[in-house]
Amino acid sequence: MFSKVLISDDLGSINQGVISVLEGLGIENIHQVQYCDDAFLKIKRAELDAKPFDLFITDLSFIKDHRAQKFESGSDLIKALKQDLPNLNIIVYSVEDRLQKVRLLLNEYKINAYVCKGRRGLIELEKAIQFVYDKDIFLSPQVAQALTPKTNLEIDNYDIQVVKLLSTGLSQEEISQKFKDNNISPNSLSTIEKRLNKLRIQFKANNAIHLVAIVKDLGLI
Amino acid sequence: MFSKVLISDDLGSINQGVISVLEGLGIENIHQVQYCDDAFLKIKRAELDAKPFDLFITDLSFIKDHRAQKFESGSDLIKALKQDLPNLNIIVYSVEDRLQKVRLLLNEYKINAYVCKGRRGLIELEKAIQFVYDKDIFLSPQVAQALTPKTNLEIDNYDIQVVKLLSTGLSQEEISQKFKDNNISPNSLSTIEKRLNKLRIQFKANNAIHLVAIVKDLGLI
DNA sequence: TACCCAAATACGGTTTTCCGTAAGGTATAA
DNA sequence: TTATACCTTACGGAAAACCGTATTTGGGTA
Repeated sequence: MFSKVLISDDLGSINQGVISVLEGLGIENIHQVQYCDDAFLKIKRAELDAKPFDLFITDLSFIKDHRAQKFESGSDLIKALKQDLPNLNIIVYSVEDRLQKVRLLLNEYKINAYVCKGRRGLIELEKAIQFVYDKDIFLSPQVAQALTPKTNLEIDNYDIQVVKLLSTGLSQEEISQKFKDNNISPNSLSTIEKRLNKLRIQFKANNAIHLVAIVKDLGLI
Repeated sequence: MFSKVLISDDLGSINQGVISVLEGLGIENIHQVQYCDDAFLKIKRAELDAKPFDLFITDLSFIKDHRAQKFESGSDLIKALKQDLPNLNIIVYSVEDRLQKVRLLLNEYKINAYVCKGRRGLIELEKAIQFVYDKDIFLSPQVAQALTPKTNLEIDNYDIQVVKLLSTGLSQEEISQKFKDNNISPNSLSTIEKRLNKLRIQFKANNAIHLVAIVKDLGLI
């Protein structure tokens, strides 16, 4: 297990919870800070002292106060850290659950885990630590889809509905009209076309007929 | 089983085969003729004598010879007989297999069975006799479709093939080309269109997509 | 507030489908 | 033989689908 860990969160109570998790894992050398700049300095110093941290757990948002900071957010800090220390293990522990954000941290900054604060936050954090230690990437369930490069590649109920109506003999124009009548949005002919085009690509169908045949075989309609 | 049967065929050898079938069925009172006019006279006479035939088996085509005939074909004879004796059971035993002919005899002249001469002719004839005795109509397999009023309403393998190719994403133009490459005829784009149009009407489909969906649901492709 | 991004919408051009009509060819019927 | 019916093929116009691009809109962010 990791031996030297740094925790960075502006709220002390949260740090405390994280510390208890680490202790539960048998980690004794635990440090904590409440400012990004402090985290940066501590990590650099440890590096210079040849006693580096092997795990860094950090929040993303830090409330501004009287102290002027060089790094205003966890993201900025991570960006800087990864340039100097690409091998440092980093776990983000944040309330933020927007996929774009997670994807950015994951793909550009190469963080090792992203845990969402929440009811199950500490449980997931423990699991994340275990994962990272095993060289795996961990994501909380609510942001797990961030791993798939393009979320919009998924087929939703709207897509299914369009294909289903198509298979009952309605033209794309008629489907558009039906959606307008039933206050279903989006409903423009253009959007119907776009959706079907997306589905054709996904299912490698040559045309709408082929698409319906494939989707029927898959039992989706 | 029938008790008194008349057989009419210009070829004696064929009559002999039919007789053996009748005998196999336990029928003893068997009469045969080789001219239509003779058949007509025999039947009328038996009627007058109050010893009527209860089954008449006849060919359709009779070779002309020196004897002048009132009835030149089995069809003419049947037409005349059914006017006088609507209840007489008639089985046609002929090489002819054109559906229009069979349909005419069936619908207009109300014959009870139509058996095609062929390798399995006598076997089918025996079955036909049994059917007619049970008040059922019998048709040899190769003319069985004559019962359905419109033959062109049927879907054949060609139709299935077109719809199947359509469901795999080929355009009508591509299907036409594929047929040309594989020497399958007909293969013009126009014919493909016509066929699909016919199928759309039959299956009450609004368009090609709808057609494919319906045919897939029916399990035809 | 202003800005940004992504989704929704609009639009124009090309291809394919849809549909009616007509010409050619073949086999049956009169 | 001619006439007739049916099938195949060809053609042309209208409708729908297909495809790229541009504009608008609405929700979230700085």
